[in-house]
Amino acid sequence: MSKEDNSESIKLAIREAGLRATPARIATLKLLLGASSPLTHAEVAEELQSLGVDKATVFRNLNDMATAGILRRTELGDRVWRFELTSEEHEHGTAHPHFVCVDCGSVSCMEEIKLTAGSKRLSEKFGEITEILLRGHCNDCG
Amino acid sequence: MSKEDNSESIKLAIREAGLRATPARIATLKLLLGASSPLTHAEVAEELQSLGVDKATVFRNLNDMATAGILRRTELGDRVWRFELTSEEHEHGTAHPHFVCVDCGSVSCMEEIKLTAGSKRLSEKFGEITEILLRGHCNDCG
DNA sequence: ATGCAAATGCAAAACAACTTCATTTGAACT
DNA sequence: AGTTCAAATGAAGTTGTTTTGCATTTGCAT
Repeated sequence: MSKEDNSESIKLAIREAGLRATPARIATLKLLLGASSPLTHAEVAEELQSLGVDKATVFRNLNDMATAGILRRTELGDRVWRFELTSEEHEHGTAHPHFVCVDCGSVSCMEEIKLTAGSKRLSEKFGEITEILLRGHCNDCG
Repeated sequence: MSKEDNSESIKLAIREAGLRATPARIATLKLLLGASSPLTHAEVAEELQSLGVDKATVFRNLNDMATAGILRRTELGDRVWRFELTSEEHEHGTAHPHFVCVDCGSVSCMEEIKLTAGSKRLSEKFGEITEILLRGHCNDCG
């Protein structure tokens, strides 16, 4: 897959969401495509400032694309929004779980997590779960 | 149990944590003792300002007591810290799970939540889980 | 009772997130 | 290809929560 193809499909995705395919948005999506875990606004902004993109623009684009459904915006416990591509899971409206290290703050994307039947029943007393967040000590931090 | 007894045991708990039993801290713990879900800094500060306690003091006390282990400090997805008593669960270092409604923001404390064996194994690849947070639509919000 | 580190009040700063407004630009139209 | 106009941008400023600096006060061990 050539770089140009990539850009074209990204542009398409942005336009399909009802937004304009601007350089800042394309660069944002390319960055998130190559990321293995959700990125913060600050991380995206730092990366894009070399392209002369203002951080307010990064903010608006991340939020707008999240509202449009291209990105998911989550808050993982450190008072900072993180953004990631929604990809296939968007269709059924649930996000994949994340593991956040309480020591180093690293964020990992997880495969599906299932609750035991009893816990599932218990959770249904509260409502319909759309997202699971696990916190703990990651293996690197011991 | 008389009010005085309550105050005395609270004072004891604060001193055992290596902190001074000041009026602001005692009032904070009493408030949290009567709360059914974690309180935000703002909620505690508003309650204590009638006693002439500065909000910076409330902040420091909440954070200090959390560091000392009397309180647990968590962030449930709305960029606001919440505090609750650690109580018995403190001994084994794990917090009870919370359910947070993504619509109305209400926070519920849950009983223990268990993962299926497979999911548990999967989670151990990342680290040792100490806290589970579930987000979704609560029954009141449909 | 006394001394001193700990805690407090007040103000001001830090920080992420968000807004406002004048200017520029993507892309839909001739 | 040029025109048009709402959408997007940059720059600066605002909000709201959390944190910090410093002078003063206070809990509590002695």
